[in-house]
Amino acid sequence: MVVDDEEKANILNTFFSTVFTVENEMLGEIPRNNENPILRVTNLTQEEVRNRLNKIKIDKSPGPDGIHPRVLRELTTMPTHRSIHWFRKGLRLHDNPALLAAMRDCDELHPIFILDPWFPKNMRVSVNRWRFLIESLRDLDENLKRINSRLFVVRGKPAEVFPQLFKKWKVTRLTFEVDTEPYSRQRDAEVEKLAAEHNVEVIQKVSNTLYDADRVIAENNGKPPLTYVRLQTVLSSIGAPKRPCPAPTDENMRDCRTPWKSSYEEIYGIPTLEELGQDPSKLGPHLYPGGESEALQRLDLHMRRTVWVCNFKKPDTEPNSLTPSTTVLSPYVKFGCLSARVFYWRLVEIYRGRKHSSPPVSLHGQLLWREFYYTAGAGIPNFDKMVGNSACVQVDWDENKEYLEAWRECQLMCPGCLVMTVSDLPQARTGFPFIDAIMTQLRTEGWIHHLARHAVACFLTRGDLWISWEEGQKVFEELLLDADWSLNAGNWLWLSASAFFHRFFRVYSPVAFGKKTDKNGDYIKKYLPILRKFPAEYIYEPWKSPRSVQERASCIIGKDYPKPIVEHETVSKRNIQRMKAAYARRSGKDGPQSPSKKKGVKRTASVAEFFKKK
DNA sequence: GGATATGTTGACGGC
DNA sequence: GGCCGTCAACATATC
Repeated sequence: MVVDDEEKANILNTFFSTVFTVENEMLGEIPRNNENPILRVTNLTQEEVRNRLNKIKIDKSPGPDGIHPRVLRELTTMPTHRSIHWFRKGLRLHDNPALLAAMRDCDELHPIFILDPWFPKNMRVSVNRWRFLIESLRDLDENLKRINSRLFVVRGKPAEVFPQLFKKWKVTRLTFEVDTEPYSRQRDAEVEKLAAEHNVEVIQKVSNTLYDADRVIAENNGKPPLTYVRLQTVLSSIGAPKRPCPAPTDENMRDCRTPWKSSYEEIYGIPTLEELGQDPSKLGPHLYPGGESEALQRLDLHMRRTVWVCNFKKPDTEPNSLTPSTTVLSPYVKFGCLSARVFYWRLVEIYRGRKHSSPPVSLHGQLLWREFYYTAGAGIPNFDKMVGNSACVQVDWDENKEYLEAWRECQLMCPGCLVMTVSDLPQARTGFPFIDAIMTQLRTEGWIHHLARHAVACFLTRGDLWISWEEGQKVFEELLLDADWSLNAGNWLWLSASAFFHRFFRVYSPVAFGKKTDKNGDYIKKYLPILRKFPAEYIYEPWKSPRSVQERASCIIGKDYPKPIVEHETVSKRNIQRMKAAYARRSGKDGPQSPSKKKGVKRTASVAEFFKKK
């Protein structure tokens, strides 16, 4: 729609003289939809109209004939912006409100991604996940090309990079998606300050999660919900998640250009694994290519299975199927290649008019678990640590390097490691085939089923090895393609019965649990070929097999494959008692359930009384 | 403020 | 194969 300035003025005049009674009260009356003449004609959002009107401090009385010349001028003059949209997570064009905000009234757009040295310094990232990131960036660049733009990959610390870019590109506006992780918050606050110093407007939009985590916390009296049911109650008071916004098209870029020169490929190109100091020969099989395009295809593929989607119950899916029994959309959601809101509303469409499963076990339920942990991570200080974490039971975990290595290191002869020689590989392992197979799949493929994560996490912590969940957290952080700070910490807290989940006497058996869905042990044989000749009877407990069976299987336990490092029946019983003691200490003298809490209650009561008396 | 219901997904034995 | 009770007994939310 092309509207010239005169026509624009006429439309606005009509609107103001009939509806608009001056004063800021009228802003609340501006309808949000496209039928609103102000929004339609000016191409501004309600928020932007509000900002502009606030800026000029319009006076109370309308001019002659109900015309407000200053208002008109302010709203019809299209300021031109030079925007940076900063991609961090949210590596996508669809449902990216901050990117759309960057494009509004913009004549020069620089979409950037920053290779921030903080990450490799402070976070372990496997070569598999680097590959996923690179592919996602490459796909993002391709998708930007389609709308006549490009991705600039900038190398350096954000706080040092931005002042240079602001000057170099004469930037007036910076947009990005809200991120609630501790480092992100600190980094973004710093960048916001720098932007202010350079007169750069900052626009932040919530689009990583279904809901604004800070709002959820506020609605729950300033505390993140500690149970799923509580979260659901709070969310139902807020209402359904916002609908996703459409991907920008070349129409959005009509009056806007991205200045790209061929020489920029050198400076701002997509990095290679080598540039990132990664060894491509260590890559596992290429099962889950990164990127928005792949994410949307994968979503389509799974959402076509209407019956499967409607019947989906997470606990009924198999941790040890030979191909994933769930969608494996998690890496795509983690990097923001797929919008959680798009996923959510797609499910709404499929569920409509059909009988379907419900949270917490349904696919909607899975997205809500993500909200649960994001909210907890946003609202609980030291969420990824035991000490200083108010939600976390303080447990006297052991330090046991030998056990930890046995759990975390790669099994010999794993499919992704066949090129390596025995001496290249750490030789430690737990001796429980189910546990070792899962850890092998994790290390080589970068994804394991949620219940498989339960099995190995319980084994490392409260079940068998009595090693701190923080150690497991580090290993998952490195190896999982979908490693997401809040979800990783939250799930480790859960599995170790340190927070959210407290029935610590329910322990996963490293033998029995896998048998339920894979009697023959095909999963074990796939990831631990050394055990492939064992009969089903002994595949979960090869150490119990007679010598003759081991010889026939060409695998002597204790020589070719280790004996179990612990006796599960013994240590799990002992560990339950240790957990019991840790919980007793918590409710005894130094936990939140203790006298200090009682004091808090009293204090609240006295404050209430104080106000009553007044 | 004490009692009660509930909590995504345990293992095991018996029917 | 599915359902049930037992094992031993946790925290949180709600009334």
